[in-house]
Amino acid sequence: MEVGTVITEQQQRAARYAKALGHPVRMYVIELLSKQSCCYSGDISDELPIAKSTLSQHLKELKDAGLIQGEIELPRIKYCLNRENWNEAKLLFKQFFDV
Amino acid sequence: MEVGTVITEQQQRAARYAKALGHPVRMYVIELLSKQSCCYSGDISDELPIAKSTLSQHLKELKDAGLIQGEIELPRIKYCLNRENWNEAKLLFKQFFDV
DNA sequence: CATTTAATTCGTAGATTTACGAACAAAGGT
DNA sequence: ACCTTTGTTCGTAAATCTACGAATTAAATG
Repeated sequence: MEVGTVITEQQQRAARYAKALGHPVRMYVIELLSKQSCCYSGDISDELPIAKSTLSQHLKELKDAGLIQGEIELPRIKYCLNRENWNEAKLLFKQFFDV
Repeated sequence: MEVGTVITEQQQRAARYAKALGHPVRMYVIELLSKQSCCYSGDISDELPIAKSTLSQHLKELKDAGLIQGEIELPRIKYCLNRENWNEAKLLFKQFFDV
């Protein structure tokens, strides 16, 4: 029996988003991006006491989960929420908590 | 500089809940419990194709995160949502997504 | 063409997660 | 007393996560 036959696609997607949000730094980044539309890696790096490379990894995780996207704006990279997926996450969590 | 001086208490708590929800099995369990008030470990074990010990670990994580609580009802254990923390999580995520 | 800037990728180490089966615990039934 | 039922805990292995500094990339600038 496959796990995927019992656990719905929605549950799996919600879990994927939850996992991406499951670290204080990533929660901070997403909340920042949901307030102001975009920001640069350096802006975050200035605020948080972690190595740039560590931040980069967290950003990559958020990107892999589909919650953010980066746009090259040399010499920097502008990060924004991926609105489409953000809305999906929002909906999934709304349904999840309201059931 | 401490991470805790930049990242709010709320963000850290939200991240903690998100992390607990960041696995399909745990998402499934919580959704089950939010629909029907309580259930037994065996009920879940019958549905999901994972070892009982694995399920037990997931339940422990949810318990440690404060999302569920177990009540002994021998020979079984009745698991229910921890309503207080569930409501907190609900609120945190609501605020998080609505910002 | 070398330098500077901004950020990623690489290499690595330690911690945590996920999973399983075997062993164990606790109470009720035989 | 022993067996059954229901779950947990233990031991273990593989995978993933978190973090850092060093090395690298890529384009603009001097």
